[in-house]
Amino acid sequence: MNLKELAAHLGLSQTTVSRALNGYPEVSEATRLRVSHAAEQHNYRPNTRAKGLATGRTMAVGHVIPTSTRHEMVNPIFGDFISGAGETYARHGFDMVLSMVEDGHQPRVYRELKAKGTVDGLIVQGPGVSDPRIGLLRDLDIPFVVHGRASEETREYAWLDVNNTSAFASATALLLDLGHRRIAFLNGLEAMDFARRRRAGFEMALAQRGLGPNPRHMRSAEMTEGYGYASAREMLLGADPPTAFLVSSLITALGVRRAVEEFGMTLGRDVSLITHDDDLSYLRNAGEVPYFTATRSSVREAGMLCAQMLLDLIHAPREALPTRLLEAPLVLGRSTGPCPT
Amino acid sequence: MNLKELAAHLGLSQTTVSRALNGYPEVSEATRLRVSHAAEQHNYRPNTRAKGLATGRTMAVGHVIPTSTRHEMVNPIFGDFISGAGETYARHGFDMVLSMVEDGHQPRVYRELKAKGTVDGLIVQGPGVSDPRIGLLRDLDIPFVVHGRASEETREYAWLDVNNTSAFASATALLLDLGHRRIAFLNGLEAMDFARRRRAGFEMALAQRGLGPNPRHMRSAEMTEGYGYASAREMLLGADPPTAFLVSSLITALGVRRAVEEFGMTLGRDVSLITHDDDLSYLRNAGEVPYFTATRSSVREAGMLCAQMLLDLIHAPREALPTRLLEAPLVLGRSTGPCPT
DNA sequence: CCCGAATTTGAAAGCGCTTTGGGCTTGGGT
DNA sequence: ACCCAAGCCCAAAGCGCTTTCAAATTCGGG
Repeated sequence: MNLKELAAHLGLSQTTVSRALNGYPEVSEATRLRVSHAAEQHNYRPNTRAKGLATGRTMAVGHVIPTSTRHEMVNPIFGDFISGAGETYARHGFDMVLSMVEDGHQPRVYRELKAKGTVDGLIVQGPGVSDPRIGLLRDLDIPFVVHGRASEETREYAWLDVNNTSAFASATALLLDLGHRRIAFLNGLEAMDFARRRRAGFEMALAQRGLGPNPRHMRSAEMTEGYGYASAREMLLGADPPTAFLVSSLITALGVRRAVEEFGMTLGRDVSLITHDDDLSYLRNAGEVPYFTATRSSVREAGMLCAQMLLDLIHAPREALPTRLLEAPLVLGRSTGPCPT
Repeated sequence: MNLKELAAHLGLSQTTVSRALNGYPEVSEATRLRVSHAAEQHNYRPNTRAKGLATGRTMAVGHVIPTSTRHEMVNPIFGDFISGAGETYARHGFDMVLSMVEDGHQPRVYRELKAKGTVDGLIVQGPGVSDPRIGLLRDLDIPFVVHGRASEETREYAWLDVNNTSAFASATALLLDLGHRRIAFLNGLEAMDFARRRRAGFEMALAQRGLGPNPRHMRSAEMTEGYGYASAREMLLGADPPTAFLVSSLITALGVRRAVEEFGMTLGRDVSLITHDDDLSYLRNAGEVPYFTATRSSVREAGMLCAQMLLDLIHAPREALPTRLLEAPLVLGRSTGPCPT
C-alpha cells in the first residue's frame, strides 16, 4: 500500500493524505481522523527512500566500526554501546546503519557515506590520540559526535568522554593509601586516546607522592583476558613482584585474577587489583560489595548519551559544539586491601 | 555532485552517464572511459535513496536485535556475529541496518521494515523453540536467514546452526569417560532453541550409559559470569557436589572457575569443566593447550556465513531454502581430568 | 552511392514521497 | 447583497536515479 493507493482509496489527493499524516494544520480534523484511521487499518508506512529523497533527510545515522584484520578483534565495548545508542535512535524513529571497515579504509568509507547520502550523522568510536577522522568529518560538513576525545586534535568537535585521567588518578591514590608501592599498570593500546589519559592519571597520582612508575611493570596492549594472565604471571614471577595491579578492562582483570589464583594467592589479601569497569551487561561486577574494586562508567549509557547528542546536532546544527565529560566513580569491591608487609 | 551535474559537465545525457557507470553494453568504450574517469575525479557516488527508489532495491539488510528491558542484557555473541556479517556485507556493497527492539515489539518492527522498504532481507537472531518471527517473515515474503533453528517451526526456512546436540553429547561422553558421574549442567535460557538442544545432547549421552540427570544439578539462566559463580558455589557446598561442570558459555565458565578456585580447588584436577566456546575475539580460549576444554564454534564465522546465505537468497530467490549445520569440535584444554576418587 | 542494420546517444516517464502555489467553499463583516 | 479572509483541498513539480522508447549516427554490402 502506497500513498497513491491510499489516497485513491479515500477519494482524496496525495497532498491531503500526506499532510494529514504529517500533522500539517491545513487539513480539517475530520479528514485527518479519517485518513489516519485508514492508514492504520491498511498498515500504511511511507517508503523511507522516497520520503528521504523528497525531504533530503535520511532518518538514519551511521556507526563506522573499525576492524583490524591483524587480530580480528571486536571491541567488547561495542555491543553495549550500540545497544544504548540504538535504543535512543529507535525512540526517535531513526535507523542505525553500521559499517565494518578495515582500519585503513575509514576515510574512503566516510566520504562514501557522505556522497551516497546514506546518513544524517555519524558517531566516531575509539579515537586515537591524533585522529584524522575528525578533521575529515569536519571538512565533509556532516554532523558527528566522538565517543572519547583525540588529545592532539585542535579544532572543535562534539564529544562525550569519561574522565579517564581523574578516574585512574584516584584509583592509584587509593592503592597508595593502602600502602602499595609496587603497582603494575596494565593499560590498553596507548595509541588510543583513553589509554593515554589513563596513563597520565596513573603517573600523576604517583608523582604527587614523589614516586615514579616502574617501566617493567607497565604494559600496553589490546585488552584481552590472555594479556592480563600472561602479564600478571610474568610480573609475579619476576623480581620485585607488584603488590597491586591497576587494569584497564574487566576482561583483562579476569586474566590477572586467573594468574593470581594460580599462584595460590588471594585477590584483596595478597594482591590488590583495581580495574576499569565499563559495566557491560554480560559481565557485571555488581552486588552490594562487587568483586572487583573498580572505576565504573556505563558504556551503554554513554551510547545513549552520544546518540542523543547526535540527534540534537542533526535537528539543530549549532556553532558551539556540545561536549560532555562523565565521571567514573570508584566503587569499592573485594579485590583491594592493605599492602601485605 | 549528482548525476545531472556530472552529465552536464561531460556534455552528455544522464542516460548515457548512468549506463556508462553501470556497465551497460550500449555505450562506446571511449565515452565509458571518459565518464568513469570524470566520476572518479569528482568523487561521484550515486545517491543511495534515489537509486533505491528507481530500482526497487535497497542494498541494505537488517538485523533486529532483541533487547529485553528486564535485564538490559546484550548478548555477548552480538559483537562478533555482527562483525562477521558486516564484513561480508561490506564486500558486496550492502549496508547493514540495526534495530534494537524490545522483546515484545518485534512483529511490529518487522512489519514496518517491510512496509517502509528499508531492507532487502533480514537476519533473525536467537530463535526460541517456537518462534513467531519465522512465520511472520514468511508471510511478509521477505528473504531472511535464521541464525539457529526453531524446533517447533514446521514450515521451511533458511537457517544456519551449530550442531548443539552432538557437541554437548560428545562433551558429556568425554566427562563420563573420565569417570565423572555427578555432572552439573549450567545451561542458557531454555526458551532458546540452542539451549534446548544442548540439554537434549546432555541427556542423550547420559541415557546412553543408562544414567539420568540430577535435577538439582541442572540450571537454566542467562549466561552471565555471576550465574556461573553463584550456581557452582551453591552446588559445591551442597550435598553430593558435582565433580564436573558442563557449561553453555565461556563467560559463565569464568564464573564457575572463580567459585572453584575460591574453594581452593583446581580446575582439571579437583573439578572438571567443559564449556561451549563461541570463539569470541575478546575472550580467546586459545593456545596450543587452551585453558578450557570446550566445544568450539566461531560465531564470527557464523555471521559471515549467514550473511552470505542471505545475499545469495536476495540475488536469486529459490524454492529450496538453504540450510547449514556446523559441527562444534571438542578441543581439549586443561580444565578436564579424571574424576578424583 | 544508397539502404538497412548495427551502434550510440537522448528525451522523458516513473519510482513514492513532500511541498509550492493556487482554487474552491464558507462565513462573517459592512 | 457583496467582499475578503479563512479553511480545505488539489494539481503538479521536484528529489536523483534507472529504463523504455525513439532518434541520430555510423558502417558494410550490394
